[in-house]
Amino acid sequence: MENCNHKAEHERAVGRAKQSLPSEEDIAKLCGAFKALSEPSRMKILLALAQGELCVYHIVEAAGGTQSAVSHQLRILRDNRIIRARRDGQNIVYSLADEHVARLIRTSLEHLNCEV
Amino acid sequence: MENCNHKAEHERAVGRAKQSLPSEEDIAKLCGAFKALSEPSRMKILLALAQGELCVYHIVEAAGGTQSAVSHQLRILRDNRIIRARRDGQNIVYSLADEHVARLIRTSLEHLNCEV
DNA sequence: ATAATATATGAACAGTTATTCATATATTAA
DNA sequence: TTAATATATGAATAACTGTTCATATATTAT
Repeated sequence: MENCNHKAEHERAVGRAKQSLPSEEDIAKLCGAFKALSEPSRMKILLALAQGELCVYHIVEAAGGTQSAVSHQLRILRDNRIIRARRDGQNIVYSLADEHVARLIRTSLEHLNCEV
Repeated sequence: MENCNHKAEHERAVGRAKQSLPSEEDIAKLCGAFKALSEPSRMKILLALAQGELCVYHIVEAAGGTQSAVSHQLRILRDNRIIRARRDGQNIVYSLADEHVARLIRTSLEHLNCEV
């Protein structure tokens, strides 16, 4: 398992990779953000919020699922700072956390359309 | 569950959301790509490949884990078109599928550094 | 053809996670 | 204060996923 035709070249890349490898903690954070975007039930919520802020009732209407399931997923998205919440009377109004998230979703959708 | 202070405004957003919602299939594809990036073992492989193409032996060296585990994850990344493989003699040489993936990883790392 | 090396894969197991159900909390109305 | 509404949450379950172990496939050398 140690003879490959590109040994020297690959070993240089391995060296660079080992040097530049982020900490386990940073990798976990990075992956956590992507994990938040990796479940259809959450993605539907985000796609809905990409159209404007919504209270839970309307998120359920737009994205489907039960109130409880949606609420659990909202919690995960909130914990990962993908969305923010603000209370408005009896309602909690949710929105995308920042323009970066909105852009990421849009960009990914475009990318999807190109390579189907 | 039907009186919210922003009813009209939210219902317009719900309308837009329902209209623009991609098909279940497209959502699954989109989420599949993010899921591929959501596991530390896979992310380490991608971070290694961001330094240059590598054969499996060197991926194991750079990213850690057993040969079998790495090979299983390579399969997942390949199925999701995040990486490409080419045979070179006894070796299979892997690389990031396109510049878009490389940029996504780099951008995310920078974003991570900013908001820690 | 046989042996050796590199990589891939199926099955089993363990850990994780999304959903459901029941219930709790918080706000507003009466 | 009590009732009603909106949202959140703990526990249980079912489905999913990553790793390991054993083994298979493919290429090269002898």
